[in-house]
Amino acid sequence: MQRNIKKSTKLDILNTAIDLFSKKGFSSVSIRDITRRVGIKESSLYNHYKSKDEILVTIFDLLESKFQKSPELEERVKSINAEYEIGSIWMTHFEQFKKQLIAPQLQKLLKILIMEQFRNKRARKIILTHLIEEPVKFTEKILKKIFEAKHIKADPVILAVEFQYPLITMKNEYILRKQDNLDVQSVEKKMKDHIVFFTNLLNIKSKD
Amino acid sequence: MQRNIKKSTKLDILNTAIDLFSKKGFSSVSIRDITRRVGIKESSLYNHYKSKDEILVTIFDLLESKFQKSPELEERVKSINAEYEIGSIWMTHFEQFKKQLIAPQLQKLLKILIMEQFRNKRARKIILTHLIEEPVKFTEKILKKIFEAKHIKADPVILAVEFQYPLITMKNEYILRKQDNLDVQSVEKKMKDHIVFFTNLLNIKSKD
DNA sequence: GTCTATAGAATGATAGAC
DNA sequence: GTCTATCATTCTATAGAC
Repeated sequence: MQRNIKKSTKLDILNTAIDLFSKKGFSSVSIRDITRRVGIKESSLYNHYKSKDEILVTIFDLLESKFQKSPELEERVKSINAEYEIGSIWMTHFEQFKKQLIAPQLQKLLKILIMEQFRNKRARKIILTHLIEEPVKFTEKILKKIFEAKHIKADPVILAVEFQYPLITMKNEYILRKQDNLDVQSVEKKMKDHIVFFTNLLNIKSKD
Repeated sequence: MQRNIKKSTKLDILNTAIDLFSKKGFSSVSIRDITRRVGIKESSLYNHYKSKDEILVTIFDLLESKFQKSPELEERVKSINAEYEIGSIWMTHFEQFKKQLIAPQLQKLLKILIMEQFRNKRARKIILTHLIEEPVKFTEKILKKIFEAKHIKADPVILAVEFQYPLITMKNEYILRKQDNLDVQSVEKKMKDHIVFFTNLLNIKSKD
């Protein structure tokens, strides 16, 4: 199986482009830069992608495919009932969140997104939809179920924002500090503190 | 006074650069692009800035000068005492925050910062220091004074993060939605909801 | 699918006249 | 401090041989 050793050139180009774009930004990376690292001539690239822009489009396609919702997550929401321990769901949420944050390719893709967001409408759309609105909507759904099961009177819409928005800033802070090898433990602590804080908040509300 | 009519060419160049950089990103804007809009030849620009990079450095200098702390803010913190009404300080904070958010030049400067953050260490430093750490530290100081005056037992460090981090995400969301003429009222509502939520939180704590 | 060769435009920056 | 003229690179992309 030669495919296991060499992979396809097309994939090589894509991965190299992702790496370089994430470091220098789309417009600062030339076709030359990419093909030099892949080990082919510039003209060969055009056999796989018809333009530099098409590479970027492919990257956004890849990004969107990464945000497809997993049906198991939906299953987990359905299983929430009155016996549910509030703390546990956030901690598993947190573990998954951290795993995602550490994944090197996703980090690169997020950097590209962030750098392109003001030049590229699709990048803006992906950020608004998949990095902001969807996590909030998902949290909203969970909170609504918990509140109904436990007869808590609180607004799931506002609380979902209170839960997710700090995490979004922390995610950005994490990526930023990582780049200069600054300590990220402080950010991880902030994340944990936030989740504990939020869990306590729900427990207080449920006692009212 | 001719200076009132024409201003200096150097300032023209800077403002044009800020506008173009904020729209297309530093590396996608050429010296030609800038000088064409200013109405001078390319070579003339080098009489004011010795390179394209020097323009970017000047922009970061300008940005940092905008983040100099005003002494009147420090005065306001000192005036906090037991009679202080908790809600009022956040609402004035919010009004100032909103005013800052709407200022067109600051919005452009923030966009440049965001786009350059992974290529430029100074941009990262400015974001971490002036957009994240300083607002949190400032809020921490206020909360500490309030808690001492009102004998509230709560952690100002954690609560300062809970207050500021959502606002940071909302600020980014605001800028992003504005760019496509999406409604920003929903974001303004989120900001207000967050501040009301946080104020109520402090009031609950003070009753414990 | 890879290469050589090259087109044609755009880039940042400089020299030197006025 | 502005201009004309120009340089040396670099850029994306194409034509056509193998």
